[in-house]
Amino acid sequence: MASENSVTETGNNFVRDIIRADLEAKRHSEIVTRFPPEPNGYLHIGHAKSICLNFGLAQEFQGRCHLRFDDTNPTKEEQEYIDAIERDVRWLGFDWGSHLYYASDYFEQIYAWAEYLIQAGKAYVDDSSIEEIREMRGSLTEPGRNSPFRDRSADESLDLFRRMRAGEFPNASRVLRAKIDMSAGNINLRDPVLYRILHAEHPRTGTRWCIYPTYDFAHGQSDAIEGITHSICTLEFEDHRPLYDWFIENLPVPARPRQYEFARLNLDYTVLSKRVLTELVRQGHVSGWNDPRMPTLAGLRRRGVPAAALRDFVRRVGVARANSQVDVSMFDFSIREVLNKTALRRMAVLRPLKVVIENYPADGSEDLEAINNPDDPAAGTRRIRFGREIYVERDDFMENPPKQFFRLSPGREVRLRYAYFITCREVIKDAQGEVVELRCSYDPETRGGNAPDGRKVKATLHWVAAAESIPAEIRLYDHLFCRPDPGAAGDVFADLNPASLEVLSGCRLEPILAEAKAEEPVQFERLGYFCRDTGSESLVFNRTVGLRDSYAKTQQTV
RNA sequence: UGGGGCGUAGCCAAGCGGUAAGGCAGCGGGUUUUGAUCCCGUCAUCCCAGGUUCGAAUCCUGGCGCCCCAGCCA
Repeated sequence: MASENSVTETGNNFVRDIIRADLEAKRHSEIVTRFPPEPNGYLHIGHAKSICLNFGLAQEFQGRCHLRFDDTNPTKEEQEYIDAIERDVRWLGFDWGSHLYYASDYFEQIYAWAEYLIQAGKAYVDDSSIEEIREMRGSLTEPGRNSPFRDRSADESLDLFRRMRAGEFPNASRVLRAKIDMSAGNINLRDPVLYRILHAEHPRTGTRWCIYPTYDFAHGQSDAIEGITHSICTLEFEDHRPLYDWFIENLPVPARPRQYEFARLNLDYTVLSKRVLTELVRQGHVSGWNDPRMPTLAGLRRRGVPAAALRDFVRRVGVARANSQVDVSMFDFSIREVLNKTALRRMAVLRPLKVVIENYPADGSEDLEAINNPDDPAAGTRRIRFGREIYVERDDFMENPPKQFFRLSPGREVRLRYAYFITCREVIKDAQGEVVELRCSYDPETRGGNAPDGRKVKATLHWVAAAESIPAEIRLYDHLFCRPDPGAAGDVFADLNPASLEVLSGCRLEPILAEAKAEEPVQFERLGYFCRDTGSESLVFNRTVGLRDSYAKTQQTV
């Protein structure tokens, strides 16, 4: 049973089965997971899957989930990213309590373990160059060869390693390697690098260190230090598991964590590669990490996607070991699902077409009552102003309509939502023949939207009063990329959708929208879900997602 | 001619030897002052081929296909 007020729900999956079995077998008294981002970019929807899984599992089994920054590479990591990641995880709805950690907190311990391996004859300092190491590693089909430095004494390695730490050597001049098996089929076992020299300032440890452990030498040990029971990561780390286990088994670590892998999320028309996302920002293809077209949590948030929708989506997608590519319609569904229940309804006209109601009093106007959310009576009602001159959507009028079109056209009667039935009497065009105004009549008997004589209309249009409505800019977003598998043909950037952003100015909104707050979802009736843009001085709205539109669908096939 | 995974409907995904859950999309219909929502209905024999079994998506054998790995990235 999915409870709406719970963010625990992770759905059924194999990791959960494993945890359940472990708990039943009393292998752990408590389960501890962790979300371990590297602070070298912003979190995206793929990370949301991992966050929901890790935090969700911890909540479900009453354990805990740590937020641990995997900050072992100072050349790529920044404080800005650390701050953004914390903000985004919190926004998504999760709380790590006091369990905020950094792999860099463990540098001293990890270093000590490196010396331990050297002394045990299981690690050595290699003076080979990057190229030599690569060359000696062999290939996918050929075994590697031992480094000429592999058999030097533990004492010599220890001395060299201490001098590496002391800063005696330049970058890339030496590394510390584990002594495992250069002929292993699994390349990760061919004497992996444990430490490299990096004279770089670290966002946390400053210049205290000039050697840094690699991911492989830091991750599992960090898990052990924190007492992580289930270290959940993505499939590409599967080959690293034997190495993860090797360190756990060969080091006097305080616990025995286990690594489990699941398939990362892939979404149609979306890129979830940090490298590419960073480039999009750096090259200015988007306005920043929080550009509403970005799949980042910051971008989605600015676009108006609620955290609850992300959680719902992730739950629906599930967790498995098979690579998959999820259809965006599933994400759109989750967004609408949440927004339909929460967004206040408003009226806004994106492309205004003036309508003059000829038989309405010239200086008259009146207030009508409109419902804020038909699915939530508690949301109440509001007054909307009606007058002789209004705006309707240009798309809601056609001079020569096809059979399927039942909105406004010459001679046809339609309903103005919450107002009156109107009938189009005359079409006014400019010199170029473009329709610039409609002259209509209204039926005073239909106030509120119902005809006493019971006659029906086939369409209800949204509208705003010309005089009282306020102007605004509205930004419509489309996929950032124009093919479902960006980059599959070569250059990802060549697949950028040139029409991913459409800016509409001169839109007209009902006045109450002037008070809208960023991130507060509203539904512009018959159009979609929108939210006010963050950071814009003037009135700007972003379209989060459109409403389902079965009419548009029929038009595509005709 | 290396190692590690995966293969159930257009897209996700349950299933763990007993006769194919669920969701998204699609299609058909009903309700409707949003062509929205909501509600009904419809939509697969499980990569292929053998085998074991009373019975197989589930077990065995052999194929085929796809993904990951040769950073001093994570």
